[in-house]
Amino acid sequence: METAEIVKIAVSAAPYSIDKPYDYLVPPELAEQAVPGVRVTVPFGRGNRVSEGIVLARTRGEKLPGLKPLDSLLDSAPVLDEDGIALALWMRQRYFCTLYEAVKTILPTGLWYRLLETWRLVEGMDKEKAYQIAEKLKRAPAVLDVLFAHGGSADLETLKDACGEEVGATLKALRKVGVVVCETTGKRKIGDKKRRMAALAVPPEDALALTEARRRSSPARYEVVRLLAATGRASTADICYFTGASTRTLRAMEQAGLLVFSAEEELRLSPLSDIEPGPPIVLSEEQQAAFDRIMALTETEKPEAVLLEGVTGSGKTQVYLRLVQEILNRGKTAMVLVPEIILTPQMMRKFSSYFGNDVVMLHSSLRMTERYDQWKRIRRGEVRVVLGTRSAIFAPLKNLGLIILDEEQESSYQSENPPRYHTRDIAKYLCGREKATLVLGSATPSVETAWAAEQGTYHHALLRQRYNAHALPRVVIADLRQEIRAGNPGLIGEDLRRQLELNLSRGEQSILFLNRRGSSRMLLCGECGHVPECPRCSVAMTYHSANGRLMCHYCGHSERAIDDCPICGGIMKHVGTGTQKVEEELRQLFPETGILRMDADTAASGHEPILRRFEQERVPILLGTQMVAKGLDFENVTLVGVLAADLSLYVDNYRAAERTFSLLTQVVGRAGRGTKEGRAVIQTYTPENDVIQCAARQDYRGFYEGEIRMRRLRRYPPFADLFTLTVSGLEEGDVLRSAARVRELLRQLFADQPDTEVLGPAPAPVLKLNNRYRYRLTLVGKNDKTTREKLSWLLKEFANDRANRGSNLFVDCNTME
DNA sequence: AGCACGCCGACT
DNA sequence: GTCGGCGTGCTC
Repeated sequence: METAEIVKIAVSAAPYSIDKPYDYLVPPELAEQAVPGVRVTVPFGRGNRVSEGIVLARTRGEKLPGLKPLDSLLDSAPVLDEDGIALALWMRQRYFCTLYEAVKTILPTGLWYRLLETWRLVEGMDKEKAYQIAEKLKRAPAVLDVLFAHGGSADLETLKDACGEEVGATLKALRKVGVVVCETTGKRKIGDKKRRMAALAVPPEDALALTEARRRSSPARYEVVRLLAATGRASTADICYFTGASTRTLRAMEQAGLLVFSAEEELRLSPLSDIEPGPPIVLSEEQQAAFDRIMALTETEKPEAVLLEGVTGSGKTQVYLRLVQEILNRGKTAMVLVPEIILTPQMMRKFSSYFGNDVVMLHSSLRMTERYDQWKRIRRGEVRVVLGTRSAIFAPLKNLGLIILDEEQESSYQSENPPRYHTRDIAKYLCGREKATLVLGSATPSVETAWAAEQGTYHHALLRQRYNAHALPRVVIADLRQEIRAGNPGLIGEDLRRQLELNLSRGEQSILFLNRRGSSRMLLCGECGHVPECPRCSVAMTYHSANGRLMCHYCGHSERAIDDCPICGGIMKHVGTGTQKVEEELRQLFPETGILRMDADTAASGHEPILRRFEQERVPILLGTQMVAKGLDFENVTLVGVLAADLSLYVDNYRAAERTFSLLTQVVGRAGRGTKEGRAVIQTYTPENDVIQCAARQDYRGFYEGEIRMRRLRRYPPFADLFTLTVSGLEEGDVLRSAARVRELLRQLFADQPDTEVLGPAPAPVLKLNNRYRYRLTLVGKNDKTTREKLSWLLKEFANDRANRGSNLFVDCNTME
């Protein structure tokens, strides 16, 4: 048996249904560098189209005739180590994605490659001959025209622009008859930045002697040598700057054997701002107890997760800082993850002041170059603390001792594009692997986390006292139904208007919060606040104007929309209000008053300018969506108004109550952060609703007790896992038929598990997205190995069934949205 | 998914 | 006769 060097490759061109390690031969010239973790290009499929891949393993094996050799290497050194590959494998089975998709998710975007096809004329082919052969092929002469216009070679993009999308077929035909060839090269999103360095090629004394003698004719040379004799090595840019020499001079000196050039990597990092080292951290008794508790865990053989539950203002950040300090003292590294909106400058400043150069901030406003260069620093072990948002979880920190997830209930921890990983899951995996401690911090934990803490799956540390010992704001729940009865259909009710007037007269500021998300197409009784719910899912139904029906987006239940309330006979109204409309109403009520608006529309220009104006110019009213609810901390804000608390309560998602409670609690906490007392007005159509009542009291326990009871009853997480199977496609009929087949398969697959339940198909919350119709099924079960394997099989079966051509299927579990 | 091969019908 | 439609099967 003849043997050869063989590598197992995860190929990017392989879709999920055929994703597996593919064997390739290692050509002798690549033998050195084709090691696990290195990305490569390989020929794949019958047409041998070039695809990206990553080496998973290397073996010596039988040289089977079918094996193809590797094309080329994309990396000179591994971009993932063994642990990184193991993580990708774990993500693959957990999120139903291909291995290469997982790899791409783990790597920073700056490291991604784009494959570029360059088409050119075959060597030695002349123009006439090319046209002669091309004449027989349809559209080929036109393609040749374009090729010649570009000097005989052009990349696929250019050709497509000039000749249309179908140019690919013509090019292949031309290749077949030997007129053109194709070369594929990998292009990185960004490159490594190099700086040209110069050093003396001869001993300094000799160089000085040589140049001093000719100082008169070439003074610049002498200056350069003097500089380098003193510094040893310097960048060419610096040398030119300090000596006035030109790059030409330097090149001449190199040729004369005086200088040697070398390339040195340069990191593109934003300069550290001057921040004073923080004073020693003093913890309150309660904070110290939590800190001790968590530190004790880090000592154990198998550290577990701990929920750090602390009301707003209880000083969780102080505990985080101490924990990180202590972990560093023990020679380990730490990760601190924050949701997008929370990463305020305050938090960054605090961490810089305590950890200086040891900490790296990875957030969304970082330039890709800096993000990538920071990644390099982390990988080299130059960094001991990473503070960042969702994707920072993939920072290649070694020797990890601690991961902190702040505000762990936030939905921004889940990726919005596939693979839709949840940062908490990845963190758990990493902590398990590294025997590190996981701290989940929150004022309003997700119900799953609170349940795990209650069951003893997680440890539990509690911070009850508000650090600055401020009283909670005085909260008024205002009944919007009264307003409608009183003939005021607007969104600023009597209570809120009076409070606003009071604040205006006192020169104090107010924040108004409109939770617009999910406000679309819901039906609500203007008299009694009744919202039609699905009889089997306990979620609000969505109004479909196309057929005038109400539908449940979980199970697909549908019923005719009614005009009159079935409870009180009042008139049902459609709800959906934007901030612009509220702004108009405010301007009518308070014509002379400055109003700032902050929402998705104004987000483009950035929030910071708006917030700065609000703080510095003391604009009386700030109106906004989600983003005003979180983390804002202004002395002079004494009033917070929630315009319609129900809007987020009745979205068709089982997390609606949890999200609403969390939002209301946070937004109410915005009032009275300074010395003055804070007030809050929560406007609602359903003042008796438990979630709203609990939020007004800042009563997490009360909310949790009610919610966990409901979850148990309805078999929602944590009592079951909800898998969402989404079928999408261009033709609605095809999608529905495919969805029906999925349902049938699910029924067969889980027939042996009576504890699972299949719901749907139902239209996705946004039925048509990017021209594709989407229907979804829900599987209520347990996210265990068996279930995942069954679903993985189903995904492959679906893709292999020709009846499903044109349709697509993907699976998510316990999604936040 | 993306591609080539092969088997049919509609044409120069 | 040949071009090109789509159905079928495979991807180291």
